Amino acid sequence: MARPKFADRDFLDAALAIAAERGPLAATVGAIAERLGAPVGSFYHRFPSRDVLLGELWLRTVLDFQQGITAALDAGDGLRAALHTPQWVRTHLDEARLLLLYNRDDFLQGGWPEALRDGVAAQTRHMESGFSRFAQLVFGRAGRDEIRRAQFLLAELPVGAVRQHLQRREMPPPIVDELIRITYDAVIADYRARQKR
Amino acid sequence: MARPKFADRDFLDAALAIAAERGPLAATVGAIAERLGAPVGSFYHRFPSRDVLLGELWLRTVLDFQQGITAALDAGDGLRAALHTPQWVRTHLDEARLLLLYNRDDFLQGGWPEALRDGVAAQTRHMESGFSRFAQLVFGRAGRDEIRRAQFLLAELPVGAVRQHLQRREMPPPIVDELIRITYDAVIADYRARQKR
DNA sequence: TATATTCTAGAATATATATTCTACAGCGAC
DNA sequence: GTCGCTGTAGAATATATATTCTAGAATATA
Repeated sequence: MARPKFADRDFLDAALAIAAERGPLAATVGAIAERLGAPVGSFYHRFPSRDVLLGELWLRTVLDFQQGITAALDAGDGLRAALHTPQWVRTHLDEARLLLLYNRDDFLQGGWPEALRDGVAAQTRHMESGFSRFAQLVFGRAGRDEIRRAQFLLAELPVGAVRQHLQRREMPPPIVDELIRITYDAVIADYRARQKR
Repeated sequence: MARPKFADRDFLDAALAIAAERGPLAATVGAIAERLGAPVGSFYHRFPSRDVLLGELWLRTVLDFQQGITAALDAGDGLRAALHTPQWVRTHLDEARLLLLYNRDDFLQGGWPEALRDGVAAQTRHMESGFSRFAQLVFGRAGRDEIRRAQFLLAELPVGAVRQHLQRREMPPPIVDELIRITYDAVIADYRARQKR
């Protein structure tokens, strides 16, 4: 062995900080290395390419994010799952900017590196199963319509409500949770009313 | 005079097509010129820089988009204003991808070119006044809370509900309008109920 | 201690892209 | 018809960035 001055983690963190500050495009290999005081050689000693680094960063972030939603679903608490987004954003501003302000593939130069394909596919499946579970939980059924509503309540709504605050790098105010709650109740009530007819 | 083979418009359209297809990053000067069969010299004969072209493209698109919302507000129809987004998206898939899938400054290399600053500022003001007008219209008041709700109903909600379809390059299905309607009614009803207390 | 291994270090290279430059062609004004 | 303007045409240039390469240092293990 030799004397590692930097860990994989350090590069990921540096990249996160830069991406959160100036966008994923600014997270160049040079910028990352410079921020860390490391030579680019050390970067390439750990990561085969910039895309792999950014891909890993995205994966690690999304997994952390989803954990809270999964936990809420495990506990059978749909509303908590929907409110997890503003909660998580408040404690993970940088990560949230990376995850919620940019499209999944937008920071990859090329496509997803082979090495990460499986991880991304697993993540996608996990997310989809989350929607199904949510639909089953609050609607008692997971058909096309129920899943579409689940996507709305669990993802589109909370992310939408939080975006403008992320853009301004500020913590989402309580009104955000309030709006999510109101909408959550309304969509479920509407579904049930529709069932009766 | 000479014989213009290309118009400003042609470059803007070519850039739009490329950006909608492969993202704004792919809209390089080379790619735009190639798609048009024009030499890059002609590009720079018309636009001082790539940023100016992309900025103008964004402005022209957002103005077109906002027009419908403004019209609905003029007619005193708040719901129509909220539903304008899915409507417009259906008839302007490419433009919508450009406008709603990326952040305003994300395709500009540098900041906004001096020449466009005023236009962007005016656009921002116009958007803010739209929120105020909406708040006044449906809440009868345009305080902090009312404006925040207006932003939610007019922008975050519709854009959020439409995003996944844009990503898949497909037209938003009717359920999208349905979800917007449900939420619209619920948020307004909640506001009124809160007033009573 | 000798040696292989793991890293640091940063220069060299390749490539993509924006931007500039030079040459020339059509067309109206004179 | 010639001059000058507006554009076309595309080669040349500059720069940013990813990636590779060469050198050498530190440590574990034999």
